[in-house]
Amino acid sequence: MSGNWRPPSSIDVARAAGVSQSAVSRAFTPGAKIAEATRAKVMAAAEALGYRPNLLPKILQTNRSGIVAVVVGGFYNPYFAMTLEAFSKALTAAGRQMLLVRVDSDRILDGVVDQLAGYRVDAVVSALALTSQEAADQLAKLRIPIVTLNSDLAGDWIRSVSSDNFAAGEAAARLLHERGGRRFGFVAGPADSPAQVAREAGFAHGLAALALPP
DNA sequence: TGCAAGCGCTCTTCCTGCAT
DNA sequence: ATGCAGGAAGAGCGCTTGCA
Repeated sequence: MSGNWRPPSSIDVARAAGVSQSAVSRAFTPGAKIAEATRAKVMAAAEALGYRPNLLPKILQTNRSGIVAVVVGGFYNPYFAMTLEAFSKALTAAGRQMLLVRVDSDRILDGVVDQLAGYRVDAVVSALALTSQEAADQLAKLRIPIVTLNSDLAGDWIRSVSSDNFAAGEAAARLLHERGGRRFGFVAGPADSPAQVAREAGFAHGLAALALPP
C-alpha cells in the first residue's frame, strides 16, 4: 500500500476520456447538458478507473452537506434504537444521510456543538437537551437548525419537543394521593437532567398543595 | 464543450522581528 | 551571525457553474 495513494479524481477521468474536467462534472450531474457520446466516454473512463464523484467539494461550495446529525447518549434504552431506525429510514427517503454522534452525557448535548459545526451538518436532531445559550448561539450563527427534547432555550433555529415535567410531577402526587397514598418517596433520576429536576420540583409542589410532607 | 473563478480549509513557504 | 517564533501569503485540494 502506498501512502500517496488517492482515489481517482474527475481530472483523471477527463484525461482518460479525452475531455475536460468540467465535461466529467456535467456527465455526473443529472439534467446537465452534455452530448450522449461524451457522456458515454466519460462513464466508460470512470468505470475503468473506479471513479465516484467526491461530495466534499460540493459541500465546500454550497455549505450544505445533506447530512443530519443525530446525537445520542447511549443505546441502553430500546426506545432509542426504534426511534433511530425510523428516523434513518425517513432521512434516506428524503435523500439525506445520517451522522450518528454519541456523547458521554446521557442528557446534555452542548459539548458536541463544536464538533457538529465542524462537520457542516444541515441539521441536528437529539433526544438530549441543549442547555447553554452559548451552544444555542453557536448553532444559530452557523444557521444549523436543531430539534431537541426538553430544552428551555428558544430561538429561530431551535425547535424543542417538551413535556410539562413540573405539571407531570404535580399530577403524579395528586394521583397517588387520590389512590390512598399517605407517605411518599421519590425515585430521582440524574441530578443534572433538567426534566428530572422539574419533575421532582413539581412532585414536591404537588405534595405541598395537598398539605402532605415531602 | 472548454476555460476559469470560486468555495473553505490546511499546509507550506517566505518574511520579519527579536533574543542570544 | 545565527536560531527561533510568529504572522502573512500562496498553493493545493476536487468539484460546480457562469460565460464564451
